[in-house]
Amino acid sequence: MAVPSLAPATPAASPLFLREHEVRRGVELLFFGYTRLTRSIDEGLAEHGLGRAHHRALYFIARQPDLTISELLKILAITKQSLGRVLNDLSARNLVETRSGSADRRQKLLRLTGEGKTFEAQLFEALRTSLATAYAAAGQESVTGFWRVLEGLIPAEDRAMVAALQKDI
Amino acid sequence: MAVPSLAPATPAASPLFLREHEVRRGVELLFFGYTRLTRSIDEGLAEHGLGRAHHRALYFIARQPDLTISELLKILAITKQSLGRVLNDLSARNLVETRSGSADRRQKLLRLTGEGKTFEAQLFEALRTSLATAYAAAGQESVTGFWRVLEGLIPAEDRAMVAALQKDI
DNA sequence: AGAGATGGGACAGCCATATTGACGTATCTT
DNA sequence: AAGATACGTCAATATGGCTGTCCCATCTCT
Repeated sequence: MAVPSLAPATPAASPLFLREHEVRRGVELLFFGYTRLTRSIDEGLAEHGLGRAHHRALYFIARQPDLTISELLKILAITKQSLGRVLNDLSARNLVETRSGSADRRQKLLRLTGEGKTFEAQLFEALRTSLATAYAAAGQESVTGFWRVLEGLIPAEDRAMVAALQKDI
Repeated sequence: MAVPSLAPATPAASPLFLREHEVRRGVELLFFGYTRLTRSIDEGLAEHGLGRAHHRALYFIARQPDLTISELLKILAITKQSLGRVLNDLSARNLVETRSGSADRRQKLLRLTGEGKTFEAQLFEALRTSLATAYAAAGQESVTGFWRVLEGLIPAEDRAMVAALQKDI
């Protein structure tokens, strides 16, 4: 189980998990990694006059077609009003469409239009490039560890929601 | 040092690093992990009438005492005006103080006051709890992988800056 | 059939955080 | 003395959140 020589700047974690230094390191890497990744798609969004909030909605609708409004609200953890504005923008640009639910006609099922799918796929390419590069540099066992730690950061009550996203690949 | 049985929900990464599913999984876990971690300190911040932007400044000043304004600007990657407001708020609450640089008197060296240190430490406890729990559940090798992948997400030109934070532990 | 719960939409108003561009002052470098 | 740099500040603007309230359509339960 040799440490790959690809990432020599990273010494292995010490057995003392609770030391401040290791916690700070995680905080910092998460901050920089997350913010830099999100910035990688800003340009593509700006071309359409959209922001990151729009991308988050697009992303999760792409991931789970026929998602309902309330399911999306749980995922994003924002208010109905905030989401409403975002979805109106996306509908106005013909990126998202809704139908009413067949079982429960009060529900609105969200889907990307063809145009929306194309746009989401284009944004996703930037994410894919960044993450694939990082995965390749870190090595396979590192990716598994990356996932495991992040899962542990998600509160137990939210984990089922995240797992559901990844069920129907 | 067996992988603890705490995280059985995570199968190992496939060797095919570039598959869409694995990229989407990383995107989602990063989103949920990052947003949930940041939310864990909102309450403490709100007690002082501060927001996340204030915490980011506090955090990095705590981490690198005598940081200059321009160094902090590079770390946060926001504009001078945005940072200015944040620092004014922190000074007004007596959490941050400045002295002018000894070598270059144009510079302002940022430091936490005693009060600022106490407050930052209090906020840090919430981060420590979350991350330490996730680290412990994932196991030591996972933590190393978590760091390696995140490092790969940071653009090369920013890596020296991040490494500098972690040099003087 | 009627009552209440639920899914969703919309009003008004507010706040936090970011942006650009221009300009000013003190200080350092050459 | 001239120019570059570090920092501060003006004004205007955008984004993305929030609360509170009220409404309508539809489903569920009695």
